[in-house]
Amino acid sequence: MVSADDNTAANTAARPPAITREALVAAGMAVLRREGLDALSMRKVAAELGVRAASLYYHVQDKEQLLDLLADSVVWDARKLATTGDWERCLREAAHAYYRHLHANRDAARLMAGRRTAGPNLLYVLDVMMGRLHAGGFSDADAAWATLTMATYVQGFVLQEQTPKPALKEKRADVGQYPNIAALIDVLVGDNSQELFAFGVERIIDGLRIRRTAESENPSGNPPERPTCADTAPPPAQR
Amino acid sequence: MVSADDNTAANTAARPPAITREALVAAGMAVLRREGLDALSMRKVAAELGVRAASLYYHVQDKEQLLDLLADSVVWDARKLATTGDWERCLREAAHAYYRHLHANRDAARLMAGRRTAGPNLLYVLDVMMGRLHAGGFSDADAAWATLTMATYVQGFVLQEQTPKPALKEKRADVGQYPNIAALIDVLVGDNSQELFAFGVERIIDGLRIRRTAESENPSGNPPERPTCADTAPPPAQR
DNA sequence: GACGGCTGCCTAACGCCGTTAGGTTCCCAC
DNA sequence: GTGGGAACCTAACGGCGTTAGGCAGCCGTC
Repeated sequence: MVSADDNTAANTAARPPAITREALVAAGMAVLRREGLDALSMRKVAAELGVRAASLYYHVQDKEQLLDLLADSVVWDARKLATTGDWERCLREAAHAYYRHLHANRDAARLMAGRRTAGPNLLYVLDVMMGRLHAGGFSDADAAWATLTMATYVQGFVLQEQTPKPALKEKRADVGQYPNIAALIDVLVGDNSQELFAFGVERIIDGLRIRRTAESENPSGNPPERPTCADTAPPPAQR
Repeated sequence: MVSADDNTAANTAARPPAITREALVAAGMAVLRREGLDALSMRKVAAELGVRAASLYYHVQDKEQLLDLLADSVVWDARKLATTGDWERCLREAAHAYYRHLHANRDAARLMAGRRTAGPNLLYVLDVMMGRLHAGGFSDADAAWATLTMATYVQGFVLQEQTPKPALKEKRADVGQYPNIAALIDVLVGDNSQELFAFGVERIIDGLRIRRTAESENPSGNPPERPTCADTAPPPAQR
């Protein structure tokens, strides 16, 4: 018996690879942090690893797939879900954690907004949130809406926030014809954006709370309470 | 008196230009509709006009600026603001009109999500909406939040909606470990997305309605009612 | 009616990009 | 030792955004 373990193509590596998937993601994040999303190219990520661009295509199918990996790693780092507490607290804390994380990582919001496929880490986070909302008495559709809308809101808010401010400020002068826009720009330019963000989170939660009580009083269509509450699944394969 | 009007550089054109700004936008929209956002290049837009790519730079500073023009033209086509009715109706109808328009134009949501500067048409639409919300008794900050959040919500929703469905459906099989995700994907894949969208709009409006009554009962900080309601400004220079 | 100056296009080219084809090295299994 | 595969390499292709510089045609001025 030469070897008892399975002989898949994965573990018969001739040499320990110099470019692992983690190293690839780390290099991509480094380039992203240093030069921004627009300047992130396969050649630069390869250079970060001391390698030529073509070599990356052995580990990754596409630049698109590399960006997907980066996005999913951002989600993984941003995960901070309250495993205790009701749906409100869970939704609120996840929103704020995601908000802070998008602010902490350069161009993270733009990166996330450009992705079109959900990675495993995102699926995991969404799953936990759905479980919380189910436990709170929301139907499938309502829980799905709540989850997606909150994620969309956070992303969109940071995206708006990171609009180049000089461009807005110079516009502040020549919109005298639009009296209300001036107020809107003042609000945007002001440094109270974090309060504004929190305000929006509370409005969305308010709307959900109304929906929940209305649904439990008048169960039309979907069952208002679910008998079995599928709770948190085991964490995914961390990358 | 040779000429009585002002002698700016704009109207001393030697020849009537073959490439007007409107033609440029029209060509860009044509390429966008035919080939999608990823394939939209300066060379192709130029070819659409029977012209070489370099010539576009006489009319436009950047590809970025061209995309800004396209985005603003999308906004202009999508404007459909109820000039009568209360803030609720105005917000709701604008949201649905924007939703329909993003669906009707290929990659319009991705285009809008990628923009970072607001064009004049967008400013106009935002101004009208802010006026409606002021008339409804909202403060500056609340009106600004409501306007931006609704716009963000619509964009984000369409973006999520246009996630390639096959990728999701194949994922539907291998997420057995995440029981709630299955429900979420079912909701996403289902053809009831328009109802889901409308649901979200109503939740946001619900949250705003609560906020409004709470503010008018307890006027903390901002005045709950504004004495002068700056109403609709004249439409901007349509391009 | 000659003429500088401007508008509005052109050709040519630069450097970067994503991606592919095919070659080379090196280690493990047999 | 030798076959085979993993993991890199070089070289190149076509496309991209953008710039430099040139040239035709029309303007107002003399």
